[in-house]
Amino acid sequence: MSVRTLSVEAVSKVGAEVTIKGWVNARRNMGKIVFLDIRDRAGTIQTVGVPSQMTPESVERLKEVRLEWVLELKGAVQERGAKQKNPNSPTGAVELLIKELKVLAKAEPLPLDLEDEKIGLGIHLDYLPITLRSEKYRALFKIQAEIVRGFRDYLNAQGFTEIQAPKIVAAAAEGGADVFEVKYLKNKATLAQSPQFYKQIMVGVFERVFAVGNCFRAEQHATTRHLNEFTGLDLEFGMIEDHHDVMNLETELLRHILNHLDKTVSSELKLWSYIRPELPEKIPYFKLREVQELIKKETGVDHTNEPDLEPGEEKWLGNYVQEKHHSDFVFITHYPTAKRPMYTYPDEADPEFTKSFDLLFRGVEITSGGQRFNDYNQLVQSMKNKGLNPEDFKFYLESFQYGMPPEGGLGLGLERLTARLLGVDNVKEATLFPRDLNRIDLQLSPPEYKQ
RNA sequence: GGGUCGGUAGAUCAACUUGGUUAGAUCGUCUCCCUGUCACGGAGAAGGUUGCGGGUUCGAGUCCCGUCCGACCCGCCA
Repeated sequence: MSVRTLSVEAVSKVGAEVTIKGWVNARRNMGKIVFLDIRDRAGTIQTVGVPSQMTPESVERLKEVRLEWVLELKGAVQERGAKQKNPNSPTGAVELLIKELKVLAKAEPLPLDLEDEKIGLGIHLDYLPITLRSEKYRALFKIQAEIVRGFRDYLNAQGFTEIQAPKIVAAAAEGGADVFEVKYLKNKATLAQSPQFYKQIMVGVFERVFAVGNCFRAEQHATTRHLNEFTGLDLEFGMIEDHHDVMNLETELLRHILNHLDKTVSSELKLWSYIRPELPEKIPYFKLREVQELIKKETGVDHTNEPDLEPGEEKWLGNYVQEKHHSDFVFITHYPTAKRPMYTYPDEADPEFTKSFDLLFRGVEITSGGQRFNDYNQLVQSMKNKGLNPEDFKFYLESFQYGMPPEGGLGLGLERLTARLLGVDNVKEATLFPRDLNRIDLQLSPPEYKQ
């Protein structure tokens, strides 16, 4: 009989003869007897090697075993003595008495301590293939996977259809300069900075759509919240009244995700400094100019003519709404029309400003969204106002020529959401394999490779 | 792209302020001891061209210049 998982249920059958396979998570050599903590996808269990109970070959093999070796162990599950139970482990009441030990893979000595909290970010990133094995990082990326699942579950339940947006796109993009060129293709192509055009086109097909996918930004930034490749959680839907429909949807979407995390990864959340975010019935929202007036009134800093908030002001506002409104989230609406992309819908009452919004979570921007132009002629005019040539966007414009309902949507940064949720300072720590200016899997020019 | 701080064993740091003999500590690694540990414990050992290049000096980890690398801040954004 073979146990295929170290889940509590599977290893708790005292007396059962089982075979388990896993990595050596810890090794405690007491001289004659040796304890090995074995880890697999579902958990860990203590195993104990007593020479008199093992085959002679297994006794010899056990002496060689080190951390991260992969073993196949055959033995009997036994209840531990009263003084030997470990209340800190879910499998702490039992252990496996080893009879046979087979080595499936050896491992070199580790270059660092996997559970050491003080490893520098640069070293952590250089050794990701092994540092990701630590309990904390396994938990982090399990949580991230459940955020994505929560996103999908909620939107599917609301009648959204998941789409796969292309990542190789035509050169004429939303913004302009900040894209990676794809030189291989004859017609000039770039990597997509977002699925924006394609999710809008697909509103004309499915009415409600969402996409989970990589977004590429060719920007020379070096901050704790930027990446050259990140995961966009995007959605777009038709038949809306205005941007408030999008904001309300995001509020309920976030509520679902938080509840989902409580249900699925509560023990993983405890490994990080997770404080459940305060999410009121209605997330407070302010117009950009209102926030700037507020900042002027409260702090004396006059930025009432700036087109956006500075990162320091975003942090200030995050604290402010936390205290005054008991919310870790705040929407800022009505960014200047001049600063927003050409598809952004202006407020009819004040066309200098848009029916767009950003969502700040604990002082960091995690979402941009809003209502979009759905009228073909207005959209073409907006392109011209921005100095863009509608000819370059013919393909995109087809969907607006042939019947596009009032629509809007948003994009949510998965890594930023994860980082803020868990109290992680640098977004790269919340990214499985972060890409930035100087690093793709390793430093691009490590000192030892020079010359 | 602009700015700030930093780079010393495999990891995390000390020595730098005020230049001075053999650059220390903890964890890890290796060897030995240990039958109830769970961050096991005990004894011992190995491990460094102080990122790299140049300069000042009788003497540089320490001071100066250059260079590479990293972290952070700004612009921009999710």
